[in-house]
Amino acid sequence: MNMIANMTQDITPGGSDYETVRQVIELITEDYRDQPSLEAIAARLHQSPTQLQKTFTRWAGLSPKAFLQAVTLDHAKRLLRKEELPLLETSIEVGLSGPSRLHDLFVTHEAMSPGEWKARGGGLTIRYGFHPSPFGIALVMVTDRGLAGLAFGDIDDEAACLDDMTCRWPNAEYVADRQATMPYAERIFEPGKWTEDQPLRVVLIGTDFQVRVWESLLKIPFGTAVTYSDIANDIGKPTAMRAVGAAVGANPISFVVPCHRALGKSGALTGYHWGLTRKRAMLGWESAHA
DNA sequence: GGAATCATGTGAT
DNA sequence: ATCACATGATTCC
Repeated sequence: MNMIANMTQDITPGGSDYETVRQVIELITEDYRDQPSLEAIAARLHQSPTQLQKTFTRWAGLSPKAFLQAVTLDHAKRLLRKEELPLLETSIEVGLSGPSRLHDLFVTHEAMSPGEWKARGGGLTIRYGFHPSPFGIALVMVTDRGLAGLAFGDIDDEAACLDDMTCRWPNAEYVADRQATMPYAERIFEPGKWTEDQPLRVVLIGTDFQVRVWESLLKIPFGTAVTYSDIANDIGKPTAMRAVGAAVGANPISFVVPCHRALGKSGALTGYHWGLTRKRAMLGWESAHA
Protein backbone atom coordinates (compact mmCIF):
# COMPACT_ATOMS: atom_id res chain seq x y z
CA MET A 1 0.00 0.00 0.00
CA ASN A 2 1.18 3.50 0.56
CA MET A 3 4.83 3.36 1.23
CA ILE A 4 6.03 6.13 3.42
CA ALA A 5 8.38 7.86 1.16
CA ASN A 6 8.04 11.22 2.76
CA MET A 7 8.15 9.95 6.26
CA THR A 8 11.33 11.73 7.19
CA GLN A 9 10.53 14.80 5.23
CA ASP A 10 8.11 16.42 7.53
CA ILE A 11 9.20 16.82 11.05
CA THR A 12 7.45 18.87 13.61
CA PRO A 13 8.40 22.49 13.57
CA GLY A 14 10.52 23.96 16.27
CA GLY A 15 13.96 22.51 16.82
CA SER A 16 13.22 20.09 14.06
CA ASP A 17 16.50 20.58 12.28
CA TYR A 18 18.19 19.17 15.29
CA GLU A 19 16.44 15.88 14.79
CA THR A 20 18.06 15.54 11.41
CA VAL A 21 21.33 16.83 12.65
CA ARG A 22 21.27 14.44 15.52
CA GLN A 23 20.88 11.50 13.24
CA VAL A 24 23.67 12.67 10.99
CA ILE A 25 26.07 13.10 13.85
CA GLU A 26 25.10 9.81 15.34
CA LEU A 27 25.55 8.03 12.09
CA ILE A 28 28.87 9.57 11.28
CA THR A 29 30.17 8.89 14.73
CA GLU A 30 29.18 5.29 14.69
CA ASP A 31 30.63 4.59 11.31
CA TYR A 32 33.44 7.02 11.28
CA ARG A 33 35.85 4.28 10.35
CA ASP A 34 34.04 3.82 7.10
CA GLN A 35 34.13 7.50 6.32
CA PRO A 36 30.60 7.47 4.98
CA SER A 37 29.98 9.86 2.15
CA LEU A 38 27.29 12.45 2.27
CA GLU A 39 25.49 10.39 -0.26
CA ALA A 40 25.52 7.29 1.86
CA ILE A 41 24.30 9.15 4.88
CA ALA A 42 21.49 10.74 2.96
CA ALA A 43 20.44 7.35 1.73
CA ARG A 44 20.28 5.98 5.23
CA LEU A 45 18.07 8.86 6.32
CA HIS A 46 15.93 8.66 3.20
CA GLN A 47 16.77 12.15 2.11
CA SER A 48 18.41 13.58 -0.91
CA PRO A 49 22.02 14.58 -0.41
CA THR A 50 21.37 18.18 -1.35
CA GLN A 51 18.40 18.45 0.95
CA LEU A 52 20.39 17.02 3.79
CA GLN A 53 23.31 19.25 3.12
CA LYS A 54 21.00 22.24 3.15
CA THR A 55 19.29 21.35 6.39
CA PHE A 56 22.51 20.64 8.13
CA THR A 57 24.17 23.80 6.98
CA ARG A 58 21.20 25.91 7.95
CA TRP A 59 21.41 24.52 11.42
CA ALA A 60 25.14 24.63 12.00
CA GLY A 61 26.43 27.15 9.51
CA LEU A 62 28.85 24.45 8.51
CA SER A 63 28.81 21.62 6.06
CA PRO A 64 28.47 18.17 7.58
CA LYS A 65 32.02 17.41 6.66
CA ALA A 66 33.43 20.53 8.21
CA PHE A 67 31.26 19.97 11.22
CA LEU A 68 32.53 16.50 11.73
CA GLN A 69 36.05 17.73 11.41
CA ALA A 70 35.33 20.19 14.19
CA VAL A 71 34.33 17.40 16.53
CA THR A 72 37.36 15.29 15.76
CA LEU A 73 39.92 14.30 18.32
CA ASP A 74 42.51 16.47 16.69
CA HIS A 75 40.36 19.51 16.96
CA ALA A 76 39.41 18.74 20.52
CA LYS A 77 43.04 18.54 21.45
CA ARG A 78 43.59 21.90 19.88
CA LEU A 79 40.80 23.34 21.95
CA LEU A 80 42.48 21.96 25.01
CA ARG A 81 45.86 23.39 24.33
CA LYS A 82 45.39 26.95 25.22
CA GLU A 83 47.18 27.86 22.04
CA GLU A 84 44.46 30.25 21.01
CA LEU A 85 42.88 29.09 17.86
CA PRO A 86 43.89 31.65 15.31
CA LEU A 87 40.99 30.55 13.19
CA LEU A 88 38.35 31.56 15.65
CA GLU A 89 39.87 34.89 16.44
CA THR A 90 40.20 35.96 12.87
CA SER A 91 36.67 35.05 12.08
CA ILE A 92 35.53 37.26 14.91
CA GLU A 93 37.70 40.17 13.87
CA VAL A 94 36.46 39.92 10.37
CA GLY A 95 33.43 41.67 11.68
CA LEU A 96 30.77 39.10 12.20
CA SER A 97 29.34 41.41 14.76
CA GLY A 98 26.73 39.15 16.18
CA PRO A 99 28.17 35.76 16.66
CA SER A 100 30.93 36.48 19.10
CA ARG A 101 28.39 35.79 21.81
CA LEU A 102 30.59 35.21 24.79
CA HIS A 103 27.45 34.65 26.67
CA ASP A 104 29.16 33.48 29.77
CA LEU A 105 30.18 36.97 30.59
CA PHE A 106 26.66 38.12 31.06
CA VAL A 107 25.49 35.46 33.37
CA THR A 108 25.17 36.34 36.99
CA HIS A 109 24.87 33.50 39.34
CA GLU A 110 23.80 33.04 42.85
CA ALA A 111 24.07 29.95 44.93
CA MET A 112 21.45 28.62 47.22
CA SER A 113 22.23 28.48 50.87
CA PRO A 114 23.13 25.08 52.27
CA GLY A 115 19.93 25.12 54.25
CA GLU A 116 17.85 25.56 51.18
CA TRP A 117 19.73 22.77 49.49
CA LYS A 118 19.12 20.41 52.34
CA ALA A 119 15.42 21.06 52.11
CA ARG A 120 15.66 19.51 48.65
CA GLY A 121 13.65 22.24 47.15
CA GLY A 122 11.14 22.48 49.96
CA GLY A 123 9.28 25.76 50.05
CA LEU A 124 10.44 26.56 46.56
CA THR A 125 8.11 27.21 43.70
CA ILE A 126 9.47 26.21 40.33
CA ARG A 127 7.71 27.14 37.14
CA TYR A 128 8.54 25.21 34.01
CA GLY A 129 7.80 25.03 30.33
CA PHE A 130 8.98 23.33 27.15
CA HIS A 131 10.46 25.32 24.31
CA PRO A 132 12.13 24.55 21.00
CA SER A 133 15.88 24.94 20.90
CA PRO A 134 18.74 24.26 18.53
CA PHE A 135 19.38 21.04 20.45
CA GLY A 136 15.94 19.57 20.61
CA ILE A 137 13.14 20.32 23.03
CA ALA A 138 14.35 22.30 25.98
CA LEU A 139 12.80 22.19 29.42
CA VAL A 140 13.22 25.50 31.19
CA MET A 141 12.74 25.88 34.93
CA VAL A 142 12.71 29.15 36.81
CA THR A 143 12.27 30.41 40.32
CA ASP A 144 11.65 33.99 41.32
CA ARG A 145 15.41 34.29 41.76
CA GLY A 146 16.23 33.27 38.21
CA LEU A 147 16.88 30.32 35.96
CA ALA A 148 17.25 27.14 37.95
CA GLY A 149 17.18 24.35 35.43
CA LEU A 150 17.63 23.66 31.75
CA ALA A 151 17.26 20.20 30.28
CA PHE A 152 16.95 18.67 26.86
CA GLY A 153 14.87 15.94 25.39
CA ASP A 154 14.14 14.50 22.02
CA ILE A 155 10.76 14.67 20.44
CA ASP A 156 8.13 12.93 22.56
CA ASP A 157 10.60 12.54 25.33
CA GLU A 158 9.25 15.35 27.41
CA ALA A 159 7.85 13.35 30.29
CA ALA A 160 11.12 11.59 30.99
CA CYS A 161 12.88 14.87 30.78
CA LEU A 162 10.60 16.49 33.30
CA ASP A 163 10.92 13.50 35.58
CA ASP A 164 14.64 13.73 35.53
CA MET A 165 14.54 17.30 36.67
CA THR A 166 11.82 17.12 39.29
CA CYS A 167 13.68 14.29 40.99
CA ARG A 168 16.47 16.65 41.82
CA TRP A 169 14.39 18.83 44.07
CA PRO A 170 11.60 16.50 45.10
CA ASN A 171 10.10 18.81 47.68
CA ALA A 172 9.66 21.79 45.43
CA GLU A 173 6.31 22.78 44.09
CA TYR A 174 6.09 22.58 40.32
CA VAL A 175 3.83 24.70 38.21
CA ALA A 176 3.50 24.44 34.47
CA ASP A 177 3.81 28.01 33.33
CA ARG A 178 5.03 28.47 29.85
CA GLN A 179 4.47 32.20 30.03
CA ALA A 180 6.99 32.53 32.82
CA THR A 181 9.70 30.49 31.16
CA MET A 182 9.28 31.85 27.68
CA PRO A 183 11.38 34.98 28.14
CA TYR A 184 14.22 32.88 29.47
CA ALA A 185 14.02 30.41 26.64
CA GLU A 186 14.15 33.19 24.13
CA ARG A 187 17.18 34.76 25.63
CA ILE A 188 19.14 31.61 26.28
CA PHE A 189 19.35 30.63 22.67
CA GLU A 190 19.69 34.16 21.42
CA PRO A 191 22.80 35.19 23.27
CA GLY A 192 22.86 38.45 21.40
CA LYS A 193 20.17 39.53 23.80
CA TRP A 194 22.36 39.01 26.82
CA THR A 195 23.56 42.40 27.88
CA GLU A 196 25.24 43.75 30.92
CA ASP A 197 22.17 45.74 31.76
CA GLN A 198 20.08 42.67 31.87
CA PRO A 199 22.24 39.71 32.63
CA LEU A 200 20.75 36.29 32.67
CA ARG A 201 20.15 35.40 36.26
CA VAL A 202 20.79 31.82 37.20
CA VAL A 203 20.38 30.11 40.53
CA LEU A 204 22.75 27.31 41.33
CA ILE A 205 21.09 24.76 43.54
CA GLY A 206 23.57 22.20 44.77
CA THR A 207 26.17 21.32 47.36
CA ASP A 208 29.09 23.59 48.02
CA PHE A 209 31.44 21.46 46.01
CA GLN A 210 29.08 21.23 43.07
CA VAL A 211 28.51 24.94 43.00
CA ARG A 212 32.24 25.56 42.91
CA VAL A 213 32.61 23.22 39.99
CA TRP A 214 29.78 24.90 38.13
CA GLU A 215 31.23 28.33 38.72
CA SER A 216 34.45 27.06 37.30
CA LEU A 217 32.65 25.86 34.22
CA LEU A 218 31.16 29.28 33.71
CA LYS A 219 34.64 30.66 33.29
CA ILE A 220 35.42 28.56 30.26
CA PRO A 221 35.31 30.84 27.25
CA PHE A 222 33.04 30.17 24.36
CA GLY A 223 34.51 27.78 21.85
CA THR A 224 37.18 26.32 24.08
CA ALA A 225 37.36 23.28 26.26
CA VAL A 226 39.02 22.07 29.42
CA THR A 227 39.65 18.70 30.99
CA TYR A 228 38.09 17.44 34.16
CA SER A 229 41.41 17.69 35.90
CA ASP A 230 41.78 21.32 34.81
CA ILE A 231 38.64 22.05 36.71
CA ALA A 232 39.87 20.08 39.67
CA ASN A 233 42.94 22.28 39.71
CA ASP A 234 40.90 25.40 39.34
CA ILE A 235 38.91 24.76 42.48
CA GLY A 236 42.04 23.87 44.38
CA LYS A 237 41.53 20.14 44.59
CA PRO A 238 43.85 18.69 41.97
CA THR A 239 43.16 15.13 42.92
CA ALA A 240 39.41 15.37 42.80
CA MET A 241 39.06 15.01 39.07
CA ARG A 242 36.74 12.12 39.36
CA ALA A 243 34.53 13.91 41.79
CA VAL A 244 34.51 16.80 39.36
CA GLY A 245 33.14 14.53 36.72
CA ALA A 246 30.27 13.59 38.96
CA ALA A 247 29.57 17.21 39.81
CA VAL A 248 29.70 18.29 36.20
CA GLY A 249 27.24 15.57 35.40
CA ALA A 250 24.88 16.82 38.05
CA ASN A 251 24.73 20.30 36.60
CA PRO A 252 21.06 21.24 36.40
CA ILE A 253 21.44 24.06 33.90
CA SER A 254 23.14 22.41 30.97
CA PHE A 255 24.30 24.58 28.11
CA VAL A 256 24.08 27.80 30.12
CA VAL A 257 26.55 26.29 32.51
CA PRO A 258 28.69 24.89 29.74
CA CYS A 259 29.18 21.38 30.94
CA HIS A 260 29.68 20.30 27.36
CA ARG A 261 33.05 22.05 27.31
CA ALA A 262 34.55 19.54 29.69
CA LEU A 263 36.43 16.79 27.88
CA GLY A 264 38.64 13.92 28.87
CA LYS A 265 42.33 14.55 29.10
CA SER A 266 42.95 12.91 25.76
CA GLY A 267 40.42 15.17 24.14
CA ALA A 268 37.98 12.33 23.87
CA LEU A 269 34.37 13.11 24.55
CA THR A 270 33.19 11.44 27.66
CA GLY A 271 29.72 11.17 28.98
CA TYR A 272 26.88 13.59 28.85
CA HIS A 273 23.69 13.39 30.78
CA TRP A 274 21.51 14.28 27.82
CA GLY A 275 23.38 12.10 25.36
CA LEU A 276 26.82 12.18 23.85
CA THR A 277 25.42 13.09 20.50
CA ARG A 278 24.01 16.25 21.96
CA LYS A 279 27.38 17.08 23.45
CA ARG A 280 28.94 16.72 20.03
CA ALA A 281 26.25 18.86 18.55
CA MET A 282 26.87 21.61 21.05
CA LEU A 283 30.60 21.60 20.56
CA GLY A 284 30.29 21.63 16.81
CA TRP A 285 27.64 24.31 16.94
CA GLU A 286 29.92 26.43 19.06
CA SER A 287 32.88 26.07 16.75
CA ALA A 288 30.65 27.16 13.95
CA HIS A 289 29.32 30.18 15.80
CA ALA A 290 32.49 31.23 17.52
C1' DG B 1 46.46 0.33 20.24
C1' DG B 2 42.99 -1.22 23.17
C1' DA B 3 40.92 -3.74 27.24
C1' DA B 4 41.26 -4.40 32.11
C1' DT B 5 42.51 -2.45 36.55
C1' DC B 6 43.35 0.47 40.26
C1' DA B 7 43.75 4.80 43.02
C1' DT B 8 40.63 8.38 44.02
C1' DG B 9 37.19 12.50 46.15
C1' DT B 10 32.33 13.44 46.68
C1' DG B 11 27.63 12.73 47.43
C1' DA B 12 23.54 9.71 48.27
C1' DT B 13 21.50 5.90 51.00
C1' DA C 1 30.03 2.23 56.05
C1' DT C 2 29.40 1.49 51.31
C1' DC C 3 28.52 2.33 46.57
C1' DA C 4 28.36 4.70 42.11
C1' DC C 5 30.46 7.95 39.16
C1' DA C 6 30.50 12.25 32.67
C1' DT C 7 38.48 10.39 35.35
C1' DG C 8 43.18 9.36 34.64
C1' DA C 9 47.41 6.63 34.77
C1' DT C 10 49.28 2.07 34.48
C1' DT C 11 49.60 -2.49 33.14
C1' DC C 12 48.58 -6.15 30.56
C1' DC C 13 47.70 -8.53 26.16
